[in-house]
Amino acid sequence: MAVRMKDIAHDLGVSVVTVSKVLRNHADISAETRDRVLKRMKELNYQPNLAARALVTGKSYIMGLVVPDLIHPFFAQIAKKMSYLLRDHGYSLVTCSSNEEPEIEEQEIERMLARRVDALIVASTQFSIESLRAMEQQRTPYILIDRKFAGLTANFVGVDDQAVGFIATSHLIDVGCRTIAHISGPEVSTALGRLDGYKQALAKRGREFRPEYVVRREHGDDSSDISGDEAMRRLLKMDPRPDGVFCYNDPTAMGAMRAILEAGLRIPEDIAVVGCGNVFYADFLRVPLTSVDQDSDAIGEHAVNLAMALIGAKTPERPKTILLQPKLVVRASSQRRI
Amino acid sequence: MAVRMKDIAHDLGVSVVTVSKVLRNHADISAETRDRVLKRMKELNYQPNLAARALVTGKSYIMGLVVPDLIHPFFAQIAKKMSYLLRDHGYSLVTCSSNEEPEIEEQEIERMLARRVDALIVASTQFSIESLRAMEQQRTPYILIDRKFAGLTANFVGVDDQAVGFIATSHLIDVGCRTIAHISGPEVSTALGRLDGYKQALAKRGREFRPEYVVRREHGDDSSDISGDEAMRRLLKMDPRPDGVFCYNDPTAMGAMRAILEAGLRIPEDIAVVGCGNVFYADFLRVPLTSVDQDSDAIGEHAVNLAMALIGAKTPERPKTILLQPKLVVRASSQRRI
DNA sequence: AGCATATCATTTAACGTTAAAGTATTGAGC
DNA sequence: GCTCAATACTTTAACGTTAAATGATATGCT
Repeated sequence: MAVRMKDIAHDLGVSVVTVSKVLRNHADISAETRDRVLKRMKELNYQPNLAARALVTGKSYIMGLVVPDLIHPFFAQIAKKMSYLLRDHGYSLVTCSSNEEPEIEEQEIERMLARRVDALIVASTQFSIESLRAMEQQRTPYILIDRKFAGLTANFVGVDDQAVGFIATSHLIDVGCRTIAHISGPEVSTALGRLDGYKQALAKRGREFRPEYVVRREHGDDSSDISGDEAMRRLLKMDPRPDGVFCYNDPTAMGAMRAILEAGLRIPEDIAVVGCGNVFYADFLRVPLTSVDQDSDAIGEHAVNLAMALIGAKTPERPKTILLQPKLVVRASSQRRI
Repeated sequence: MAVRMKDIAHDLGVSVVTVSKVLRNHADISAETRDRVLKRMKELNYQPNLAARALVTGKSYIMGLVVPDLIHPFFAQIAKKMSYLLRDHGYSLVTCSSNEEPEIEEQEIERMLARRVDALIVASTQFSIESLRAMEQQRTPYILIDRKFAGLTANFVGVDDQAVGFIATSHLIDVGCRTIAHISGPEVSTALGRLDGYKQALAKRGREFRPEYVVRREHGDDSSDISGDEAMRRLLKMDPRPDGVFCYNDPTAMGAMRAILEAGLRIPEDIAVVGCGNVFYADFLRVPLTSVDQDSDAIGEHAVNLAMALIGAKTPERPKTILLQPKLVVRASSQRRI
């Protein structure tokens, strides 16, 4: 069906290799032949078969991206940015939403490896590093984003999660909160890092860390708003009631805000709220949400650049860690007169 | 680097084809040989090279998806649902965000065709059907989603946009709005269809259609909120001022709501607002937004099923159109006491 | 015994491309 | 006139897999 080099070669009475060389701008082709080939290519709208090329060159020009949830703006933005940047490198992006399920993630990584992607970018939902084994074994370069594994030296691009927790909590202290709660996320490095930052901020400002004011959400990222709501309801029953909450991410914060408002309390007067992710609609929420920005674009860009470097390297490089510094975007949900 | 059939065949002293047959569950292999091969495959963690297989079978088991904006929850949801469903068919999804640029879209479609994707799903930003030519020529099955082209009989899956405009506008009439404006979108079928439905609803209820109350946004989907804001500012200057607005999509409605609130007016008392898309955070907005739901999941599901049917068909089928009926989700932004 | 059939495996060729090596032809240099 | 080099191609082989044809051996039937 599709046009092949063979067709063009046959039409012009040259060899297939000559056609191939024209396509790849080899030097040893006369101007005349080159023009004839190019002309015929255009006429037939020839497109090289990338699968065949991949087979012989060993490069697929495909990059894989596995994220827990494609709808989450944080990951969607990374995917968009990557797709944009990869275009100029001649790459395509194979995407997969693992829905926070380790099994799906593992299965999908294996499929991408079977496709011989040139590199893999993974925001893992795994608790163990078991699924990374396959990538190591195939010696396919891979980069972890957002979530890392303790004690594992792999390429990593993400924000400094301790800093996230630290600046969010420090801000709540700055605006005068006395009892600051934290709604934490699932058992992954991001949640643990932010919790750590929360503790550090409390310690630095001479506040006592009280474990009962840290609530762990039940669900994964999928329905963060619901679990944020539930977690907040529990916090509202505490005595003393917290007057500030740092939430694992923005959807969680949205759920928490709903719980607060439905309890007849005011934001930020009664309880100040800070989220993380800085979703683009944070400004449009019932109470515009103060949030820690993670700069998805920068993560996507660093990931692509690092991946390109890894692909280009002749020998395996030492794993690199790129830690981005988050910044706070203050909105109404935490602006109170002190 | 990677393990090949050749390695396994050599290890066991059988031919490569025997290994291949075991992999594909061919009948003419003895139980003993089968077990030996499977055992060795497991030991070496063998993964078949899908590029090589694609070359010889002519099926890549890759599906392409091109959308204007991956961050837009409507498209992100479709991508997620598709990625989920395709997994069970053994397919991978190659995604691309065209950023509403026809050139990128065309370029990316060509690249996907070069990869010999088995089918393409496209939410086109094109004004002409020029870029579809390549797909027709390669006889690669393709399905348009969301946006279609007048006078073109291609496979299509999307909501009935006239119905979208009709039920949104009828609802505004129902809640007592006298002067209903419409903020329209870019020059694509979705915007035109919704505008049409808006007109039909007005006509049916004996209202006069006044072109000056229809404002076309400047930007593409990329910064809908900003253009919604700008469009609304213009509408606020009109006399009489509209007391109801139907917005092309939810981000546009969010921008419009901001403009209304900043002008010191109330929603819905002074102006009722209806959007389209029913983004999951509609409920969390400053004023919870009434919106027409387009059911991304259903679109993704129908697209995958149709694509599978097209791939499986021996002869090209007659193009099919699947029109989904939208439904209104009423929230505070349009709930007024009549 | 003779022949057909079933079972299990092998050989050959192909998919569309590229890498590497080889072969004419031309022209320059001395 | 011979060598050497440069130019412009072609030939051969390979990438890892599958489709189709073929071969070998054992089994059953008359």
